[in-house]
Amino acid sequence: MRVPEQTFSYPYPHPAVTTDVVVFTIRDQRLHLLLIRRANPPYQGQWALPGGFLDIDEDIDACAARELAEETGLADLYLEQLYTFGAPGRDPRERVISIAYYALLSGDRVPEPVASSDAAAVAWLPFDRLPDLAFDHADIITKAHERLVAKLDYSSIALQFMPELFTLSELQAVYQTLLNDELDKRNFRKRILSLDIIEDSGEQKRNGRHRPARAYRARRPNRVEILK
Amino acid sequence: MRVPEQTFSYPYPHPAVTTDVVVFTIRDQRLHLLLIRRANPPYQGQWALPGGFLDIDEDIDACAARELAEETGLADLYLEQLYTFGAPGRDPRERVISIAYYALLSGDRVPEPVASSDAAAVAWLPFDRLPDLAFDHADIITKAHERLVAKLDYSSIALQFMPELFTLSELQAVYQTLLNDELDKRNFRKRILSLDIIEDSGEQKRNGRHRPARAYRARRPNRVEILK
DNA sequence: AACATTTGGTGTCCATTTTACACTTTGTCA
DNA sequence: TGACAAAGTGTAAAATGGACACCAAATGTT
Repeated sequence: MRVPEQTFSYPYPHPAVTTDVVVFTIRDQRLHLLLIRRANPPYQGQWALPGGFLDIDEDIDACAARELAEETGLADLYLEQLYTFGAPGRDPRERVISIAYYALLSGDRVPEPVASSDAAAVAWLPFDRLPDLAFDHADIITKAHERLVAKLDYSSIALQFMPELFTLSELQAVYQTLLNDELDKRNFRKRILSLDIIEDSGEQKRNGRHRPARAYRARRPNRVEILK
Repeated sequence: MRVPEQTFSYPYPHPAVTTDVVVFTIRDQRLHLLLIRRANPPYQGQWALPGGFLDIDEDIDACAARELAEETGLADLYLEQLYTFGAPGRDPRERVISIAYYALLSGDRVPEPVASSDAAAVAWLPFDRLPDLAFDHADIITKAHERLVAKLDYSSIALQFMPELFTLSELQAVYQTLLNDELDKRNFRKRILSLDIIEDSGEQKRNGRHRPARAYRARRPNRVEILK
């Protein structure tokens, strides 16, 4: 807990610095975001991105990870710095510079999130039906989504949405959800397999009441690789 | 001038926030960076990126543009936010978060820069022969260069290096400098002309003691377009 | 005036990549 | 054992990308 016992003074005014994190996952073939309902003013009761103030000796990436863990219980997920937002007036309390991140969570790791001291509620909301959001968080989400979709094309980022073992159909469904478009099954398989980013696990995986499929795994699950 | 007449106090410690700008241009077929020699500690006398502290009511982009203008006299150039650097200890004075930008300047607008109060000297230094730099500015430059080269492939960013009227050979030379590679003249022309980002000006342009070339201009000179 | 020099400007062919497209296989379940 | 549902597979046509060489036009020199 941050307990003020003194004040901190500077010869010039300093802004506050926060991190905010856009967490994406795919649930039931739909893109979802992790949002919190704010427990405190400003924007009390409104939905917002998880995030919070940078500790004075804390690395920026660590701050994003910490705030995410504190407010949502999530850890060990792909986290990438997105952009820094700092329009004067974006926070009514004081000047706040927000270093925005985005994170991806595989479908099998989606917890039912629980409330914390800063968050009256935490929930996964569908990306295409977002409520009004606090601050400029809608802008941050737009930018995160653009980056995510752009990276689909030239990186292995989609694998971050997958569980350890997954089928090609499941991976294709993820691409289709993100691109909001249908892909040809044969062409998709040909392309993905040619990229050398996944390997046959030897296992099979059953999804419905029908023939099971080969299960694949990411060759380098902790890397997001730039392709070609 | 920033003149402290009072102090500014907060219940929690606040970092300082700065912007730093990596300005690229191409001069004599070589990539150059605009650097300043620091007039004051820390790193006094060392080369560094132009930049400085964010005013408390100032937009971040505006801060980058203002610092650039103040320290180097440059204005009206392509400026894009790059990444935010904030490792604890990167500035020995206090915790400093630097929002890095990069900027591109067309070859015909390269001024002989002059010193200012913060900069004992300002100079264009060749990218492939940089001296030791202050702070983590070498890391910032590396990231800016990666971004620039990546954008060559899928955007019209190279046009930001061109004067209003330019020849295809000049444009090709810019690509070759940035990619550090030779390109085939016919294939280059075919590709560029197919992109619909430049148009024939009707003028001619003479560069040496030989046949003049058609002069082209950017169709949308103030836009950096994402291609396909 | 003609010639040497220098860069401007142009097209085709081949290899590779991308796209369109449909049927058989395999396991499940009733 | 038959109905169902998704898994898995190949080919041909089109588009793209890369390699490659010569003539044209202007300058400057003799």
